[in-house]
Amino acid sequence: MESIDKLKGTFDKKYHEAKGTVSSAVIKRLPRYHRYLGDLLRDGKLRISSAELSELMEVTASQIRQDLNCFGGFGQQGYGYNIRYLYTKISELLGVSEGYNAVIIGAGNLGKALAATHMFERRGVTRLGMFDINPELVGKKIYGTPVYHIDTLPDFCKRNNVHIGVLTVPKESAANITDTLYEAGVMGVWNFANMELRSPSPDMIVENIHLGDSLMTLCYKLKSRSKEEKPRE
Amino acid sequence: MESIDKLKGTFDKKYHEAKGTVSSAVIKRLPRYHRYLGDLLRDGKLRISSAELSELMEVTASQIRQDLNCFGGFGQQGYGYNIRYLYTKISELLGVSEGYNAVIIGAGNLGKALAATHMFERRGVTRLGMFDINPELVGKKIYGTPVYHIDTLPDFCKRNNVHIGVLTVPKESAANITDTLYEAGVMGVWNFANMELRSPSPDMIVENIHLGDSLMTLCYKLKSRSKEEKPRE
DNA sequence: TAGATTGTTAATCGATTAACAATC
DNA sequence: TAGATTGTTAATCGATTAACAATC
Repeated sequence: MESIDKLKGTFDKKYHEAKGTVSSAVIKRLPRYHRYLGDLLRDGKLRISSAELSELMEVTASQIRQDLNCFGGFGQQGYGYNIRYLYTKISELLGVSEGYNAVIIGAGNLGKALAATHMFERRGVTRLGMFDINPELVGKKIYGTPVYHIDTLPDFCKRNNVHIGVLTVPKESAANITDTLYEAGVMGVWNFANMELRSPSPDMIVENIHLGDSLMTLCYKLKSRSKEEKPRE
Repeated sequence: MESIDKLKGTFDKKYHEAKGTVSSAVIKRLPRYHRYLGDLLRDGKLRISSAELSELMEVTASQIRQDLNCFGGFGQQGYGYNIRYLYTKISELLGVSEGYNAVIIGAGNLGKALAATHMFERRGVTRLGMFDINPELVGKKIYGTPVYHIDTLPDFCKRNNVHIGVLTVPKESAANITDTLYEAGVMGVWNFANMELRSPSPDMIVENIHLGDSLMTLCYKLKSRSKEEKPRE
């Protein structure tokens, strides 16, 4: 009986892993590991121990080992982690090799800024096009990305297997466009519209960016900092 | 003896609050409360209970009451919260009325995009200027914000009581500019350079933005989602 | 083999939720 | 007063850290 329980335990764990039910705290840390390992790789470093990485990243070595072990034993006792191997594994976890396609909706300042970066390519995401209502922009290219009319969005998404829609439109149109995207089979939305976008279906993943929140946090910290310094009255 | 302990307890708590040592989990939620309350205010709503707000924000009512009480009793039993009052209080906490001044360093695409928004004004932060090396931009205005040469940055900061530097420069120059800012008395940095900026001093607050991390998280979730749907083999 | 460092379990810490007495 | 809802304490839950046996 005991051995069956043991087996079941193991099974449960593996099942869990396969299902990807990893705590969101861990998931949010993965991109950071990815960045640091990428840098180390570029520096030509071959191996690293959790202790060394812990110093670099200013987190505990324990946390690093715990985090990585949610996905499998990527290290080797007595040696540490092979940087190239670990980087590859984390890249895979993060979907870099899934060949995701993205479109940017809204060719305003922010849309342009995003189009100008290598943010997408660098993470294995292909920018297929930008969409806008402004007829002056349609037909042009912005940093190599063609601009199409927003009316052609649903068709384009269906035909080109678009996975991700990047929303840099005014908040008034965000919800409608999201529905359109969902109906056209797009399953991920990266939302820069200044509002909390809710997913129209549990199938669709919505990632909201709130830059303003970060600015406010900075101000809060600035304020508490100066408060602290005030001489005790 | 017991009563002294009790008093001490109370004192400790108040001291804690005054010092602003509130858990960072709570602090990160403040801007979100601020946004929702702002919307409610605009909608002309006067009062709200934690239960109602909880439904709106999709968090527990318990958490809302717990969070708000880190800063004081903003509500009233049997009534709920006065929206205008609560909004004002949270605004104050977040430093909206501190009159912070900001400069944007780097007048590239992202710098322009930030200059185009009302992100700063809306949060009580004044944009005093932008700085760049490009002589073609110097002297111009971008969405009403004058562009200066980067060499004049330290002087400008000292003379104009600049609190926040927004970094939209290539990552190579980020660390140097941060040191310059610190020496010129700027105590907050909002860093969009694609790297982990470390504060040169515990006095200086650095807020790092990593848009790419958010994109990766989206991809991870997209990937796990499709995995889940695969028929069990 | 001895030394190093992981993978993993157990202990600790902190954050969230539930419950309810205080009070408007 | 009775009803509603907060402020706050206690219980639960989850995440982080510490410790160490497994193993390269």
